[in-house]
Amino acid sequence: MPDALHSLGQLQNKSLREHIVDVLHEAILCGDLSPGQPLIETDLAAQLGVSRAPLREPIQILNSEGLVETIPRRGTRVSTLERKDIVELYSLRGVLEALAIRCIIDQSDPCDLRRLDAICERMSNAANANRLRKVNDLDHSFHDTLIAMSGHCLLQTTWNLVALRVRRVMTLRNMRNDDIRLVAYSHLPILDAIRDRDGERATSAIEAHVATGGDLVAEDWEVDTMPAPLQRQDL
Amino acid sequence: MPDALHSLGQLQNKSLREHIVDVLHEAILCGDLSPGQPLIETDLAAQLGVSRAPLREPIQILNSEGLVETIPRRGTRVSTLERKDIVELYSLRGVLEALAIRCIIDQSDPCDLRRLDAICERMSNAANANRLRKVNDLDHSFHDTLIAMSGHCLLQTTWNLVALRVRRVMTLRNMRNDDIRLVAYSHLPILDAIRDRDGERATSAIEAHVATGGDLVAEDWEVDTMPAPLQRQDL
DNA sequence: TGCCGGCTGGCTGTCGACAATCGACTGGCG
DNA sequence: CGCCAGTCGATTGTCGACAGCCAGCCGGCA
Repeated sequence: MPDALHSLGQLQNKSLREHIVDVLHEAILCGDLSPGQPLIETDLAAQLGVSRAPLREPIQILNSEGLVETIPRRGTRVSTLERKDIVELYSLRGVLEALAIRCIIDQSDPCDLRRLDAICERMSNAANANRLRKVNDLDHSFHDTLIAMSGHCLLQTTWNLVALRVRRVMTLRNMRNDDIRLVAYSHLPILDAIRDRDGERATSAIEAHVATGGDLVAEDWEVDTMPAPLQRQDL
Repeated sequence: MPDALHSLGQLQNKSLREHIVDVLHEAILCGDLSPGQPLIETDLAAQLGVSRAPLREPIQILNSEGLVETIPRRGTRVSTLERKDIVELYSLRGVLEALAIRCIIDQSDPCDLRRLDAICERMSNAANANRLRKVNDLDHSFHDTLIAMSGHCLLQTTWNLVALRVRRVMTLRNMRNDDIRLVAYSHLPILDAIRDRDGERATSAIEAHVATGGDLVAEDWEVDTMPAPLQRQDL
């Protein structure tokens, strides 16, 4: 039974702490925990069926990641997202991906691009079929793969933090349907530039791509972000 | 007595947890905790005079920061630094600072540059006086100020992680004395380009500056990094 | 009626203790 | 003599409980 073995292996490598981090990530990214909502350790521990001790460390991690904000002796709450945060997020994301592309061009053997090609093709198909969710997932895959292919460990670490926020933004704001074909097709110039090993063009392409996405997201952000009158509903 | 008030204010805002983070940062950055050295919670707690609970959370934070590496159920040790890490660190640093400069050029009122001017001048003086430590401190100030002036909060957060590693690298490898004038003077072209609002030139200047620094540091890195045969000396 | 002080409930910060797990040592067997 | 299994010490993972702090509420006073 390979399934049991697999889950066992996960349990071995993943401590309860990491498991809780994943659960909290999921809760925040899915919107189960909405921005501004307080995280009461006692309640959360009860809901997760664990003690407060293994819960406090994940909260610290989420704090480092910027997903929650902790005020000493006052408590923790899910961080809010202003328009400024969106703009900053996408500008940083742009330079990180540009760095990744430069790394890829400098080092890679060309055959690697097949993975990106495949993702792009599937994304185009999904866009034509108007499958929004699928396009989003493949979009994330594309950019994750791009970073991974750079072989730049520190960049990968930094990206993980950024990607977390990007996913959160994408969840909080549902992309408009008429954008998705544009989004899907706008990956192709990037790929072409990488294939030609044209660093200049690839950098411009990725930064334009990310900037466009950022603008689309930031466009009418304030509509979604509620003043958050300290709602106290449970998880 | 303003001193007492000040320290009181610090005690209010800084929980024991944050205090411990600072202590551990200092210990790792100063080299009191050397790369590869294990962090035994029990011992560390005894030495700091606290319980293990408020110690475990800071360790998680340092783990997120990449200063230590934790293996579940195996323990935590101070992370090592390979040459590859140096190269990656400085390449990432380059694009972050380039982004900061672009932000500054896009938004700033010109008078801001006085702070950087002042730092540069003091750095040149210190270099002429051959005061290595002073030059290093001012060097860090220059780049920290650059980032802060960008007004880019997320960039600031990301930079803090990078700067932490940079400081650690600088501590582990003592800069050669004959380099410091070069280092001091190489900030001036960056400043000039910002003054001229020439984004292209400023970006090139900062990336060249950082790359040079990275090359100097990485040059003979392996000499310093010991194989670390699991030395067990106490803190 | 408005402001100031004490009080109280809830939450976080911290602690000591127990349980689970891993690595290393030791002894026995082929 | 080399390899494997069992055991033991050390260290981490987890828990429940207590203390301290903060915010908000309530009562008294000008």
